[in-house]
Amino acid sequence: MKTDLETRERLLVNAKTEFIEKGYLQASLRNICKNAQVTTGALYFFFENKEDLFSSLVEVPLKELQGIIRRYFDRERAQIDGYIREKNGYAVHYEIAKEVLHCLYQNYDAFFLLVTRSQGSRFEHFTDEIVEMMEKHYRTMADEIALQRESVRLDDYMIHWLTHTKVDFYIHMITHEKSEQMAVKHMESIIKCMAAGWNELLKG
Amino acid sequence: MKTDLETRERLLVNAKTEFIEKGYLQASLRNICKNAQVTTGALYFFFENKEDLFSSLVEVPLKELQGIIRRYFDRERAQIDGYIREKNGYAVHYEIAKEVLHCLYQNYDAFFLLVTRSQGSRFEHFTDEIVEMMEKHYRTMADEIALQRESVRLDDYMIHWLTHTKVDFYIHMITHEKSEQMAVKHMESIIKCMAAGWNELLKG
Amino acid sequence: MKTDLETRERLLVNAKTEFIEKGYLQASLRNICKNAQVTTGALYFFFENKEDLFSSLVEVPLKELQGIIRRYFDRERAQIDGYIREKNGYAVHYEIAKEVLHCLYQNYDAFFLLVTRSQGSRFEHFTDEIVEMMEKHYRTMADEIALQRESVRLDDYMIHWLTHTKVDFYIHMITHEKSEQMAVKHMESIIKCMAAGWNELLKG
Amino acid sequence: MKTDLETRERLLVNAKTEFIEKGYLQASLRNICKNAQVTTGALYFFFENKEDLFSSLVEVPLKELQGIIRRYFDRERAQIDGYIREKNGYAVHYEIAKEVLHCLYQNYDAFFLLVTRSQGSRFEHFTDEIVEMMEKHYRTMADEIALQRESVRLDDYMIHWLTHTKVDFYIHMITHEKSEQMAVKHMESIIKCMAAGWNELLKG
DNA sequence: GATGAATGAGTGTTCATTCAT
DNA sequence: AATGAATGAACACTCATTCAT
Repeated sequence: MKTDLETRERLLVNAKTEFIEKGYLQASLRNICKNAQVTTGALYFFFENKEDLFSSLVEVPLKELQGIIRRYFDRERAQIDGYIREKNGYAVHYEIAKEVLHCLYQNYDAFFLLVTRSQGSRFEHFTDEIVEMMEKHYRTMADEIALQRESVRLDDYMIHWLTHTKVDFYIHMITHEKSEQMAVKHMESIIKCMAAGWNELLKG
Repeated sequence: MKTDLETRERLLVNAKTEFIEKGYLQASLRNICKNAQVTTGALYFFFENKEDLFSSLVEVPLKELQGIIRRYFDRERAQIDGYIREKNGYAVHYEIAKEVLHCLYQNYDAFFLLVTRSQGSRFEHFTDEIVEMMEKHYRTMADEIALQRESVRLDDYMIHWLTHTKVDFYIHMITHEKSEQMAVKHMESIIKCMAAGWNELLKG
Repeated sequence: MKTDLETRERLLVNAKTEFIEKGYLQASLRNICKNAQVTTGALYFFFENKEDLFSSLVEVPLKELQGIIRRYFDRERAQIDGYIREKNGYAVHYEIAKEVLHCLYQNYDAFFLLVTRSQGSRFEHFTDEIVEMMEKHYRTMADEIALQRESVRLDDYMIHWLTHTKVDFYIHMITHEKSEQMAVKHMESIIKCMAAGWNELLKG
Repeated sequence: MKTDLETRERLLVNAKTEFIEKGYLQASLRNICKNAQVTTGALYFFFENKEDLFSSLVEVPLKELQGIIRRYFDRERAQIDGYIREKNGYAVHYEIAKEVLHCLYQNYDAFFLLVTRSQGSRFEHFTDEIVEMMEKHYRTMADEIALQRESVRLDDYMIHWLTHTKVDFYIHMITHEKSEQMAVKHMESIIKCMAAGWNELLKG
C-alpha cells in the first residue's frame, strides 16, 4: 500500500511509527529500514544520522509553533497599554490558545513525539525551552502591569510556575485528548481557572 | 573515598549516579561496576537484573509516598463532613502538601530518578498511577461536596486536570527547586492559586 | 587458503567445523567469526541467529531426505497389492535404502550434525520425527498385509521398534562408516537380517 | 518436605532433576543449589565440580551394569562348549537380558541421564564403550562357534552392528518404556527377532 | 539513489569456580 | 559443614554508522 510513496517519505512514515512505539533511544534504524523496505544505506542517503531523522519529523512543526508564539508575544508587548486597559475578558487569551492548539493538532504526531518520545535526542528539553521563552515574556508583561496598576511585583517563581502550568496544559492535551474540538473546550475552562489564580496572586 | 562502603552500597551509589546521568535505558551496568570497582558478576550477586537495581533505589521511597497519600485520603473521606464545613482555610491542604514535600525531599534522588529517568523501566508510568489514584479520591470528594452544597457536578475532565496540575507542581519542585524550604514556600502560594481556580469552577 | 571464499561461505565452513567439534550448545559464535576473520556483526548480516546459522547447514539436506522417504512411501502405498504379491525379494527395499544412503552420504556433514550435534537446537528430536513418520507408514502397510494374508496383527510396539532399528542403522552408518560404498554393502546384509526378523514375527 | 534430607542428598536430588530437565551442559549449578536451598559453596564442599556431581548420580549404577555384563560374559566364555551345543533355546539370552533390564530399571534415572543427558560430560560416549566391550566378546564367541561348526566367519562389521542393535534395544527401553514388566515382554519378542537375524547371517 | 557488506564497540546476563571466614 | 561474596571470562545478540560499488 506504500508502494507509491517515495523512499524518503516511506522512511519518515516508518520512523514515526517506530519512534512513537519505542521512543528515540529504543527505536532501531534497522527496524525502520526493514519496514520501509530499504537498506540502512538508503536511510543515510536521506538523513545524516538518527538525530537528523528524528528532527525531520519534528523540526518544522516546532519552528511553526515557536513562530506563532513569538508573533503573539511581539504583538502583545507592542499593544501593551491596550492590553492592560481591556480588563473585561479572556478573548485575547482564547485567541492565541486556539491558534496554538490548532498548530498542535495539525501536527499531532510530531508534538506527541516531542513531548513523550524525545528523551535522548536534542529535543529532550524542548518544553523547558518553550517555558523559558514564555517566562521572559510574562515577566515583562507582569512588570509592566504592576507598574501601571501600582500593584505588587509578582514573585519570579510564580511567573515560572504559572508559565509551566500553561505549558503543562498543552502537554496534557497532546497526551490525553485526541480531539482538537474537545481540547478547545477544555481550554476555555482552564483559562478561566488560571485567570482566577493570577488574579488571586495579583491581589497579593 | 568510597573504600569503607560495602560493595552493595558502593554499587547503589554508583548506580544512582549513572542512572541520573544517563537515564535508565542508557545507563551501563558495566560502567556502574567499573566505578564501583567490582566485576559485573558481583552486581548480579546483589541484584537480580538492571530493573531490580533501579528498583532498589526508588521502590522504598515510592511506597512511602503512596502510604502518606493513602493515609491522608482515607482520613479525609472519613471526616468528610467536617472537611466541607470548614470553609475558612487551606490548613488541611498545607498539612498534607508539607508532608508530601518532606517525603519527596528526604528522598530527593529517588524521586528525581522516578520523575525524570525511569523511562524504559517498570516505573515509567509512575506519575500516571499517582494521578489515577488521586483522581479517584477527588472525584469522590467533589461529588460529596456537590451533594451537600447542592452545587454543580464538576466535569470529569476538570477533576483530571486539576489533579494533574497538583502532581505537576510536585514534579516541578523535584526538577527545579533544590531546597525543601523554598518548595514549601512556593507551595503556599500555589495552593492559594489553585484553590481560587477550584472555586471559580465550582461557581459553574 | 580460504581467502577466495565469500564471507557467508567462510562463515558456514567455520560454523560447520565449530558445531562438529563442540556441538550446538557449546559452539561459540565469537569463535566461528574469529576463524572466519569477520566480526560478529557480519554473521548477523547473513544469519538471523545461532539457530538460523545451524539450520543453514542442515535444513536443505533434511528436507531432501524427507522428500525421498515420502515419495517412496507414497508409491509403496499406491502399489500395495503388487508389493505384497512380490514375495521373492528385497529388491524394493534395496532401492529405497540405497537412495537414502546416497542422500545421507552426499550430505555427510549435515547429517552428522543432525544426528550427533543438534542437542539444544530445534533439530534436537529430528530422528524421533523421522521415526514417527515411518512408523505410521509401516503400521498401514503391516495392517494391509495382515488383512490380505489373514495373518496376525503386528504389535504396535514391534512396529515401533523395527522402525527404530531401521533408523538406527542409518544413524550407525553416519556415525561409524565414512564410505558410502561400504555402507551400501552393510545395508544389504542388514536388510536380509531384518527381513528374517520381520518374518519371524509375522509367523506369530 | 525435603527438610530431613541431608544437604548432600538434597543436592543430589535437585541435581538429578536439573540434569534430567536441561542436560549436562545446560544444567546450572546455581539453580541446583537454589532449589536445594544451599549456597554454591556448599556444593563444592561435597563435590569437586560439575562433572563430579554428575558422576555421583550415574557412576555406581554404571559400574554395576558393567559388572553384570562382565560376569555373564566371563561365564559364557568359560562354558562355551556347552553354550554351543545347547542349540534349542533363548533361555540363556533371556536370563542375562532380564538381569540387565532389572539393573537398568532399578536405576532408571541414572541410566536415563547416561543415555540422554550426558553430552558434554565424560560419560558422553558411554554407550560406545559398552558396545566396544560387548563387541569383543561376541567376536570371540562367533569365532569359536564358526570354528566348531566349520561355518563361515562373521563379518566384523556385522558383529558390530548386531551388538549395536542389542544396545539400542536397551536404550530404547530406557527412553520409551517406563515399566520394567513391559520391557521384559518386549525383550522376548526382540530376542526372537534378533536370533532369526543371526541365524540368517550364519547361513551366509 | 540505493545496495550489500561489514565494522567495532556495546548490551545485559550467566557461568563454574574460589575462598576467607 | 556451610556461607556470602566475588571473580573473570564468556555468552548471544544489537547498535548506529560507513562505504565501495
